[in-house]
Amino acid sequence: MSSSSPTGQIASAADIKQENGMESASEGQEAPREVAGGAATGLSPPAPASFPLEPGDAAVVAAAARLSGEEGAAADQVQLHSELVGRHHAAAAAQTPLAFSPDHVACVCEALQQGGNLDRLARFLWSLPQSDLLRGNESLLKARALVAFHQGIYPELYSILESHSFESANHPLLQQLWYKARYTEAERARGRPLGAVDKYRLRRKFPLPRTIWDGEETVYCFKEKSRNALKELYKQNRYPSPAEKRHLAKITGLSLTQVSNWFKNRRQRDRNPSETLSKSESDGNPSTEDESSKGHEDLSPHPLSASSDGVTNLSLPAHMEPVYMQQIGNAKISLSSSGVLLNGSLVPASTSPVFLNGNSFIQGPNGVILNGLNVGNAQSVPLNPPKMASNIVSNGIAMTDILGPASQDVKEFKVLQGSAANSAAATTSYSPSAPASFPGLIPSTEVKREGIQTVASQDGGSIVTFTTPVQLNQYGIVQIPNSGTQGQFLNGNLGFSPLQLPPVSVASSQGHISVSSSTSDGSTFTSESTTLQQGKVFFSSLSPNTVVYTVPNSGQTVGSVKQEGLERSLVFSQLMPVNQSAQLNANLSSENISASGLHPLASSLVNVSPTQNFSLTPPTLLSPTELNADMADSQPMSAPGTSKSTVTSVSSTDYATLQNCSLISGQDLMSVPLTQAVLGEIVPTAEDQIGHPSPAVHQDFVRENRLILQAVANIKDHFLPDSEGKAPSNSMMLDSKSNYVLDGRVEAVCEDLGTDKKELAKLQTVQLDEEMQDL
DNA sequence: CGGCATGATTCTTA
DNA sequence: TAAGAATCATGCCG
Repeated sequence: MSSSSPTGQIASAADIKQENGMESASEGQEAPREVAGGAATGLSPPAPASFPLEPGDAAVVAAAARLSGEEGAAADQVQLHSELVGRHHAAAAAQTPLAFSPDHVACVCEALQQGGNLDRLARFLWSLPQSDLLRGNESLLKARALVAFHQGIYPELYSILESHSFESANHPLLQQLWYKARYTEAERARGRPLGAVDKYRLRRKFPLPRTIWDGEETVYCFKEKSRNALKELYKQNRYPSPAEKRHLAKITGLSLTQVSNWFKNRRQRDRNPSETLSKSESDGNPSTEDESSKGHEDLSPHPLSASSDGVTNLSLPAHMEPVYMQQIGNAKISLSSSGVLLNGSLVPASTSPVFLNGNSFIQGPNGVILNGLNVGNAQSVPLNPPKMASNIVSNGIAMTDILGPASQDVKEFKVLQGSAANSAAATTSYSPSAPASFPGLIPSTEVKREGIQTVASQDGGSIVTFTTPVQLNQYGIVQIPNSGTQGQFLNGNLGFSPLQLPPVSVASSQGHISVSSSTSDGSTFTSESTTLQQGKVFFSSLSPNTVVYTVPNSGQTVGSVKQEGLERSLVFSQLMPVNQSAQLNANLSSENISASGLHPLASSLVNVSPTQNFSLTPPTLLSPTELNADMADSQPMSAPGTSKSTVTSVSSTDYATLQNCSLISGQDLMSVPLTQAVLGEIVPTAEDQIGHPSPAVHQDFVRENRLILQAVANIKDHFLPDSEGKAPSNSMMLDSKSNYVLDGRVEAVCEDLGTDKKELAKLQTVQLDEEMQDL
């Protein structure tokens, strides 16, 4: 999985795709993200406004999902699709110009590619009409290239590759096609297998065309840019925290394993300079020097909390208000109302708390929570009155995304980083030596302003105001007193990072909790009007981009949502305890998920998988009005056997992921239009969701994103562990690779939280955007 | 072809 | 579970 050997054999398109895409997505792309365990449907970018599936979309998606599952089934589906397409074109000729859009055909192509059935793909392409609309479609071109390669028609392959500038997401695949074709040609000419050197020479002789290569130099499998980013972080911290590694992996396009290996190798080779004395470390990488110059503590692993950091620059305005700060970790710390814990040091505090933790920076005139996990070692986020004067809760990650690239903002950000030492900083034990910015981790181009606007647009009371002392329990959990304060949790990746806000009495008898998250692209959803009678709010996160929040209700219902910000996608997984009360029991039959109706959304969360019988419904069966209606009104639709407030998510055993992507990636299993219905049910519990049955979902979110129920193989790796491998009762197979099942019982998250302290300790960032009035 | 650089893997240890 | 140590496999280059 982590092999990056470029010399792998090209067995099939699926193989290639898997090798390239699984963990090494190109950075900064809108490329479809592939998620482990998911199937690849690879819709080419759909029209932004096409969230309500167009006629045929569902069928195609379902077919693609199906196709990517079992190959046997794929064949049938392909056949069916070919007929379908043909039929549709025939009808189109008589009626509309082209009701079956190129995207649909492209989707089928992608599905066939994923299935590795190039013969069928070739036939499919062959049967397509030479429509101009279809001709320029990238997926089709890619398919043609694959077919050309498969059939050994290399000149045509080269021609295709050179004639069209492909999306970077397709580069890895096409690059391998290019090279492999060259190798094969040479092998045929020479009559013997090529050695590594031969291949190397061929690569030099036939460099990749820029149409399938971004020009980024790749040495030893790693791009120079990636290596630089690694070096940058290494310079500052030889032992990055898992969160940092994840972020690094994300921005470099490398896998987490690769990042870890890199650091491991790096440390080892720095440790034994004798072996690599003549090392080209003279390339300017002062890692070795850093090592010697670093304090001893820097040379030892930092467990989670110390992550990287230690270096947090604080830049607080003069009128800074009391601040609560805490270093990450499991520290059993109790904060009193009159104290501020800043990286281990207590400083006086007063009423308007500010949380600072880890490498995060928090500050705000009226209460700002900033938390920046992944931004690197030295991170300080200045909150200047004009910009974030009030009520902002954000985290570092978000900040990188939120703080507008508006060079202005970025500049300000960095500048203030440099000027780290202010009152607050002076009173703390933070090391002010922190380097300013971490360019590699904060690409200004990725920074977006929308997020901040969203956040800043909130007004009213302090975002987070805890009049009563905040306490940390023995698990390092922050307990927020119930005494009502008016607080708004705003966020776009907000986080009580290492802090967790667990079984606390946050919500009062009646609270409105809306949760929204801003993705890097500014997409936002908000589920509002959630009334919690007696809520306990868990805010924690697993990773910088991961959020887990649970909103237990009277101890009966617990929901947790995981959000993974993948470049341009969100992943939500939700857990609901279905044990005793069994009030959350999604019983979604395959029919419900059939492409035609998409009704299953009536029940909050659904899990879908290719193995499920997604009926490949002909377009005629897909009533546009019906589909659109699903989107139009947010009223939850009832699905057989499901209750309105049902939330079910399951992974290979218990959990599932609900993913929202702006693009349907190659592995998206199914796209469901009922965003509102789904999201709306994330927070509320069955009984308390009264009067607000249809939480509003941010229109942008709805419009620009597709909600995708996606099975993720290793959810447990990112989520609470499944302590007791359960046998699903109402099991619903969701994926050919991962058995996602609907389990009748899901252990209460509270219990999980209680028993999985270690996991809790990893929770770091919470993404909340919303108001909690009347707490 | 050989040497070095570098990523990946395996095993051990804490 | 992650780090360290040793080692392997491969890329790169003279």
